[in-house]
Amino acid sequence: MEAAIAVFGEHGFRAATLEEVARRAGVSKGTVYLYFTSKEDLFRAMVEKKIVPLIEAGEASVRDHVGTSADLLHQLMCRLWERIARPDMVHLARVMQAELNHFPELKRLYFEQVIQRQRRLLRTIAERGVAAGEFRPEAITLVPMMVPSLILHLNQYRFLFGDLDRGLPTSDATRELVFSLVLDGIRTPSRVPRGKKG
Amino acid sequence: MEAAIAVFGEHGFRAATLEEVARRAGVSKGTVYLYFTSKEDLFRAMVEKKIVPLIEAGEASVRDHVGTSADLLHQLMCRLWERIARPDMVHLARVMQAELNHFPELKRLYFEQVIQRQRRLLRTIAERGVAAGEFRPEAITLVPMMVPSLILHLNQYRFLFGDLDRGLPTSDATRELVFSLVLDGIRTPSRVPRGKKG
Amino acid sequence: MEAAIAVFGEHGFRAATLEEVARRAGVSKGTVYLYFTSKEDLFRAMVEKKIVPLIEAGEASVRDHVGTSADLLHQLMCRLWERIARPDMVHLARVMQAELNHFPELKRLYFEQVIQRQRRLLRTIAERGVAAGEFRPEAITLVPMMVPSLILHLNQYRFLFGDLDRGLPTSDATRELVFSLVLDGIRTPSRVPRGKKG
Amino acid sequence: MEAAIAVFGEHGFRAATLEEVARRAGVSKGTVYLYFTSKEDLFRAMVEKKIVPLIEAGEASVRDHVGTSADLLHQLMCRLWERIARPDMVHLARVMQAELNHFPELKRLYFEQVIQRQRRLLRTIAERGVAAGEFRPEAITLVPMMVPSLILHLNQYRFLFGDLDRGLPTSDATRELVFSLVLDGIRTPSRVPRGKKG
DNA sequence: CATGAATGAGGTTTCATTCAT
DNA sequence: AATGAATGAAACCTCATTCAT
Repeated sequence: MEAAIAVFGEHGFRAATLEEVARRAGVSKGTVYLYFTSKEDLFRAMVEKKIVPLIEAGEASVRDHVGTSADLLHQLMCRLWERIARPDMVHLARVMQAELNHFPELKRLYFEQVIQRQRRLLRTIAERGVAAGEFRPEAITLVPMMVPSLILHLNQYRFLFGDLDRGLPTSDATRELVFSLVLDGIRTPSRVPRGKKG
Repeated sequence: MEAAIAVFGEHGFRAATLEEVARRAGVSKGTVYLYFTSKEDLFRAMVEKKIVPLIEAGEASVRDHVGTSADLLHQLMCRLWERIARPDMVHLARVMQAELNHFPELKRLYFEQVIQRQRRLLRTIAERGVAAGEFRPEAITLVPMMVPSLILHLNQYRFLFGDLDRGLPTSDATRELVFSLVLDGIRTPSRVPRGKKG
Repeated sequence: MEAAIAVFGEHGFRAATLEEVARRAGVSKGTVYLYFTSKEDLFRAMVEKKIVPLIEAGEASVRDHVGTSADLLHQLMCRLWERIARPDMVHLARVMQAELNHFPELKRLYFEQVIQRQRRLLRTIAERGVAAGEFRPEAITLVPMMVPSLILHLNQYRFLFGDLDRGLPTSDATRELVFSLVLDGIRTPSRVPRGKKG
Repeated sequence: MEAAIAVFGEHGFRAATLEEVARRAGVSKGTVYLYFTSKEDLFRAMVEKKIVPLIEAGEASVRDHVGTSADLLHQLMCRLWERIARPDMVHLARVMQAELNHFPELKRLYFEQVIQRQRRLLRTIAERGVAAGEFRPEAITLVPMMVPSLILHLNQYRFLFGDLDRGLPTSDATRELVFSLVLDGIRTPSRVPRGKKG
C-alpha cells in the first residue's frame, strides 16, 4: 500500500493526488482514509517508513572495527552511498528538502534520528582516526559536515541533470572521487612525498 | 512586482497561490495576468530573472588574473558563496531542485547557462593551476564537481536545519573549511612538511 | 442529470454556467465533472443525446409504403414537424446554429447523421413520386432543400416571435400550409383545373 | 469603428470580447466606453445600425410598379436575397436568433421595424396579385410567411454547411428555385398545361 | 478625446475529504 | 473492511468596466 510512495517522490507533496496514490496501490480513494487521517498524515507515515531503516542502519560496526580508520570511513561511505544512490531515496531527499519546513515534527524527527546520528557516527570515526594519528584534528569538523553534503548533493545532481550532462563519471567513480578528496583533506601528512604514492 | 518571488521561494510552485503573489506585490490578481500569461509563465520569468545575473557574473576576471591559482580559486569561491548564501537564492535553489523536472526548457537553460558555465570556469582555474604545477591533475575533475556541490548543499543545510543544529559554524567559517578541504585535495605536495604551513 | 439540457437551450453554450446546470440537476458543481471532463464535453454529450434519436427515426417506413407519394410525403412531414415543434428541439436547433462552427466534429456528425439522412429520405420519396408520374422532376431538388428549411425556420420563428406576432396560424395550420405549398410546387399538372380541387 | 461588428458575428454576443472589438477597430478598450455605456449597449447599437438600412429599404417601389405582380415579387425577392446573402448579414441573423430573447426592446424593434414591414410589403404584393387575378387568395397568407423563412434559412444553411455539402446549388440558382416554388404555389392555374411552359 | 493599466466578480476546474452502502 | 459517488472550498484564469493621466 505504502509502496505508492513513488507518487510523492515523483510529484512532490502538493502535486501528488490521493487519487493516483490509491490507484497505484490498487485500492479506492476512500480506503486510504481508513489508514491515514489526511494527506499530511500519509506523507508523514511515508517519510517515517523510509526514515526508520536509515535510523536503524547499524552503528555497531564502528565500535568493533579492526583496520585503519580510513578503511572504516571508506566502508561507511560506501554503505551510505549505496543507500542514497537509489531513485526512491533521491526523490525522497528532494521532496523532503522541499517540504520539511512545513512539517516541524517531521523535520525534528529527521534531524535528530537521521542527520545527527549520521554525523555522530562520522565524528566517531574521525575521532578514532585522529586518536590513532591517522587523521588531522580538522577531520572531526570536516568529515561530518562534508561527507553527507557531498553524498547527497552529487546524487541529486546525477538524477536531475544526468540526462543533460554528457561525460558524467559513473556513480561508483564519483563515490571514489569523493572519498579520495575527503581523505586527502584529513590525513596526516606522510613523510613520503605524495608523487610516489600512486 | 517580481519582488513577489518570495512566494515561490517559500511555498514552491504548486503551493504558491497567485492570490498571495498579487497581494504581496500590492496589486490585484488580475493584474498579474497583464504581465504573465499564466502561473507557469510567472515562474519561468522569475527563475530567469534570478538566473540572468548568475549568467552574467563575469568570467573575465579569470583571464587576466595575477597571483597563484589557489588565490584565484579562493576568490571565485568567495564570490559564489556570497551570491548563494542569501535567503532568496537558497530558496530558489530548493524550488528549482523540486520543480525543474517539470520545466524542461527552464532546466536546459539553467544547466547550460549556469551550471555548465560555472563548471567551465572552475575547470579553467584548475587547468591553469595544473599547468603552473600548483595543482595535481585530479583538480581538473575534482574542482568543477565538488565545489558547486558543497557550496550549494551546505547553504541549503544551513537554511533548513540552522534552527535545530546548535554548534553550526558561521557561514564564513564553513566557506573557509570548504576551501581548505578542496585545496588539500588538489594541491601538489610541497617539500615542506604540512605542519609548518598554517 | 442530462435533463439539465435546458440550461444550454436557454442560454447557449457560453452563457450557460455549470453552476446552474448542477443546481438544476440537483447535484453539486464537482459532481458534473465525475461524468463529463469539461463543459465542452457536457455540451457534446448533450447534443449527441438529442441527436441520436433523430438519427434513429426510422427510414424503414418509406420502403414499404403503400399509397400515393404525396401521402407518404405528408406523413413524413408530419412526423418531422412533430419532432421539431417542441421547445427543447427548437432551443437545440437555435444553439446548434449558434455554436456548431466551434465544434467541427459535432458539426460533421450532425450533418452526416441528421441532415444528410433526412435529405436522402426526402429525396427517395421525391424520386418515387417522380417515377410514379405523381411529381415533376424538379421535386428531386426542391423537396430535400425546401422542406427541412421551412419546417425548421417556421418553428424557430414561432418560438422567437410567437409572443409578438398576433394572428400567427396554429402550428398545425402552418404545417399544412407548408405541405400544400410544397405539393403545389412539385405535383404534375392535372387536367382538372385547380379551381375544382379544394 | 462599428465596423468591428464582425466580432459579434463571428463569436456571438457572449464569446465576443471588447478587447477584440477594440483591437479591430484600431482603438483602445477604454475608447469603446466613450461611445457605448456597456457591451450590451454596443450590441444594441450594432444591431440597430444594421437594421436601419433594412427598414429603409424602399417600400416605395411597390406602389408605382408596372408589370405583373409575379415580376414585382421576383424583383423584391432578388433584392431581399441580395441583402441577406452576405456574410455579415447571415452572421447577424444567426446572432440575433441566439440572443434576441435577452434583449426585449431590441426584439420588439426588430420585429416591428423589420419583420412586420417586410411581411406587410410582401402581403401588399400578394394582395395586388390576387386582385389582378394573377395569384390565388392563399398567396396573401403564404407569401409573407414562406418567403422570408426560405430566404433566411437557406442562406444560413449555406454558410453553416456549405463546406460539407458538396453539390449545393449556387446562391442564385437556389434563389430561383425558391421563387419558382413560391410562384407555383400561388399562381392561378392557367389554361395552358404546364408542360408547355418551360 | 484617447489611453491602457488596474480591478474584481464570476466562471471553469481540481481534489482532499466524507459517507451511505 | 472497502468502496466510489458526492461534495465544496479553493485555485487558476477571463474580461467587462473604471479611471488617472
